[in-house]
Amino acid sequence: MIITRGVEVASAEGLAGLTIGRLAADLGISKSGLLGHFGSKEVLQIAVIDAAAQIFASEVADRAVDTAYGVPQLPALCEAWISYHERNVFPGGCFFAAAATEFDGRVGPVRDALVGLLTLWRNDLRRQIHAAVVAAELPMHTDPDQVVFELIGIMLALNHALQVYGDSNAPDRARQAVNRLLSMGLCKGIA
Amino acid sequence: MIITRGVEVASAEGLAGLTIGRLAADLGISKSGLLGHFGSKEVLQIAVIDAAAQIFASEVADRAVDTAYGVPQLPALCEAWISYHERNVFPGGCFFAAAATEFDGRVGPVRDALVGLLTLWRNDLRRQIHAAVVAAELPMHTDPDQVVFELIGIMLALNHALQVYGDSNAPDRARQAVNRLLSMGLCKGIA
DNA sequence: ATAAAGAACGAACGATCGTTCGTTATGGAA
DNA sequence: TTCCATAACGAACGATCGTTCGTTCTTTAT
Repeated sequence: MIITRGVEVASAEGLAGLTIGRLAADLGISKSGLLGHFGSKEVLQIAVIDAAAQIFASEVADRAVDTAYGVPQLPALCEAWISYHERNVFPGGCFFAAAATEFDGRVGPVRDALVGLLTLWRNDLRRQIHAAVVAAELPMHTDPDQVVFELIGIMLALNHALQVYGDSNAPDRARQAVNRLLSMGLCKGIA
Repeated sequence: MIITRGVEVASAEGLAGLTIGRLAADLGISKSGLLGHFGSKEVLQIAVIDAAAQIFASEVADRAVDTAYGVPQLPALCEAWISYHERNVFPGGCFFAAAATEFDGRVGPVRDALVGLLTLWRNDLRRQIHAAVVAAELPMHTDPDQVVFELIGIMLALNHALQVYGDSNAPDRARQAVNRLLSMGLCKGIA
């Protein structure tokens, strides 16, 4: 319950805005009682990050593996990813986009945990892209890392447009960008 | 001098990490003496944001207007924008990428100032893209807002890759993505 | 030279931060 | 029922936050 509320607060106000006192007041318990479960704020932050990762996995990755066997997963994965933003799974926008920006200039276990999870997701993506290349759904000699780079950019742009401008057209713009990225078979390959 | 140092600190540790005491200690002056110039932290934050905007303008926009007359500015603008990330103009990565993420969930004059500046830049971009369409350097019926969306995504991805992973290949990945985005004349248009 | 104006200062304010301590209540195992 | 680990608590800690106040010092103008 503490972690659930922590994920909400952290996604809306940042992992730094997740203060012990604020969280305890929200839940109607004492600061010391809350901290007793974790020992330090850092441990709490990491627990919140791990919980957010589970939510992300169930709301994005798990949605794409439901596709029928043999159907390419990459488009489904992208659509799930876009839909994850559209559905406002986290009240303050993508938890990891915000957390990565907040902690990219720091050092310590919190940043390490964050980077570790981001790397896992990156690897998932690259694997999917590689599989798409093998299945000839993407041009041969496609550089998976380049596609990963551009996909992340599309999703960051989507999150940015939604959170800063409240642009309800942004999801469709993201779909269009993904379409263009994934259906380049008719154009030249992307090195 | 206060603002100069403030921009550095804010870009490295966020606009919230820009505390009066910290800034005063860095400069060897007193908190009250520092605050006397602004009146409140909010005013200081906005002053810092405006200063960052000036730096951004001189390091990105002004670099592209130097191109000879008649030469399309859009590619030069994109290259200047990528180079701005590559040169680490701000010690903590793109000031506005960080600030926008930090303040997108809040309300008040600081967020308003930020959104205002971002909108100015967006409009600049859209105007350049529109000009490129008129000059037939982009396919007719190109939607400028779609190109703006994707360009912002590329730059956010670049910033992300540099700050989170220290990926020195990221600038070239961004160049590749921009190339693909701006040289779609041979493929189908982008709606 | 003198008066007015503004900058910088030290000190203190209440608030909140993360954390520690000792105590009280609770609930399952013996 | 007794015992013990654990959960929750209130209180307090030192630190730092943004801000205010009154005083000193350095200008600038008269």
